[in-house]
Amino acid sequence: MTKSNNVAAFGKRALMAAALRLAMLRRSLSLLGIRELAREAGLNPNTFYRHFKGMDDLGLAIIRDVVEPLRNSLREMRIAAAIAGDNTPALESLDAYGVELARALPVTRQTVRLFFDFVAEHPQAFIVGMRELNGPSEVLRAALQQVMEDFAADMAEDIVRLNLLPTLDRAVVLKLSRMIIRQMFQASLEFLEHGCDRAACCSQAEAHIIMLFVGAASLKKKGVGMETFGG
Amino acid sequence: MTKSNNVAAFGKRALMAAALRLAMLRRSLSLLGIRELAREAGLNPNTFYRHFKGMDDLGLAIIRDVVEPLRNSLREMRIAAAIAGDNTPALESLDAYGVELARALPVTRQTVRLFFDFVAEHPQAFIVGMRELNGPSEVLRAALQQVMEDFAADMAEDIVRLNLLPTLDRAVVLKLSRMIIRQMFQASLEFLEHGCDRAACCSQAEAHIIMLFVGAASLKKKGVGMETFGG
DNA sequence: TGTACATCAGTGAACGCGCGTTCACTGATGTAC
DNA sequence: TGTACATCAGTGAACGCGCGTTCACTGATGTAC
Repeated sequence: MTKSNNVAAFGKRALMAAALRLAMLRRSLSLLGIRELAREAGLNPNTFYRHFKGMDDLGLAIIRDVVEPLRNSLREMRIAAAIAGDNTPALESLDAYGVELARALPVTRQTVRLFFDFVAEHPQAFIVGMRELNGPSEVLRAALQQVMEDFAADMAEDIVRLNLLPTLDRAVVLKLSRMIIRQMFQASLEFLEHGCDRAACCSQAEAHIIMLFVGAASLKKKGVGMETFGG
Repeated sequence: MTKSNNVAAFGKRALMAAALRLAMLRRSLSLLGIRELAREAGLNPNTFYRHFKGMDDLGLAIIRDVVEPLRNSLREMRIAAAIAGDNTPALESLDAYGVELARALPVTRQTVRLFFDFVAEHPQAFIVGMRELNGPSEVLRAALQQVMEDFAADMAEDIVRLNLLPTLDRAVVLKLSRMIIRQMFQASLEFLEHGCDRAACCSQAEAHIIMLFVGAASLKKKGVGMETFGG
């Protein structure tokens, strides 16, 4: 940062973009060669080392690049939803199963749509990230799992704050959130890879989430909570 | 098969075993070299070509090797469950949500336990297979997806035959089964990789399944079936 | 404003290495007659 | 029961190639004084 701060390093950007492009074709960052990458970026192989310590370093740079704006978008949306939520009468719409369905439905829908919007805007980063989740680099796996854990924590906080599942305690909500986040990421991947219908994918994801909400609340009401199942 | 049929090809076995061993460490079949593989198996690099056309071929051989006995085990268990099921009074235990909980619970539990048993017996094949699900080989991806689809179809058939979700039609049950199968595979992977508590993993998987059952049935009863959500 | 120096992003040549694959060969086992 | 032949699983040497990485260098930009 000794140079001017607002001029992005050209070569670095070029390498990251080339990595995404190639990883789409070769299906993994770890399958890329440094020479191959430089070739794609139109640079000398050696230039890679000017910007990155190695492939993991490049992967982390890409993750940082994509995750930050997504998390911010979701956070803004959540704040907006919270404000809107404050105007609806609390607990009045609590249904027979212990779910605030009247509020859970639109919030779920909105979250899923926003998520799919974002995914559709960054298809390459998303696909590559999902593949790297089980990839060979321990560093990238850890980083990506942390990303998912962060999203799950955000979601759990929202559910509690908006009081969507008033009968379930925080720990159970967190577990549910993890399941849901994983499912949303997986659904997004399928949406992008199979190029299937956007609306259908969203709807199925929403259905999945609502089923988990209702199922968890129902079981709780019957006294068959998640504690019974251990974990 | 011109030679004796009961003497398994020694080198072929050795290469498949070596591939599993190495893929555990390197995290992907596709990251293995042929020379590396032969070295691990104590064979000449060239011998690989006596048995396999390429890496995909070897991968398919491993998949065939593992999937067949698992599917047979599950089929046997399902038959046993069906016979046992015939002795329980049909529809008598249908609960308020439209789930035959009294039968769905034990069947779910048994299925999950059996699955985890099998997974624990073939940890390497399982882990490698899950990783290859998003791997670079189109051939292996297709094969593994077909495996999961087969399992889902089996499960859907069982649910219908045992009449566990009497209010849901076949198409919805199939979708549910796909979600559940994916979730069981994912849970198995986490169980194996993180070496976390067996009983806790099983219980969480069971809870997940039951929640989806109850959630789907409840929504159906309220007239908010999956059709409403599209897909 | 000039000047000297440091840093930074980039180049190009060179290294040694392990790789996939091929070729020609071997010995053991199975098959036909 | 022999004998001739085919097949099969394995060996070992050799090929050419692309790879990761290092070294020494360049020119542009920023910084200190």
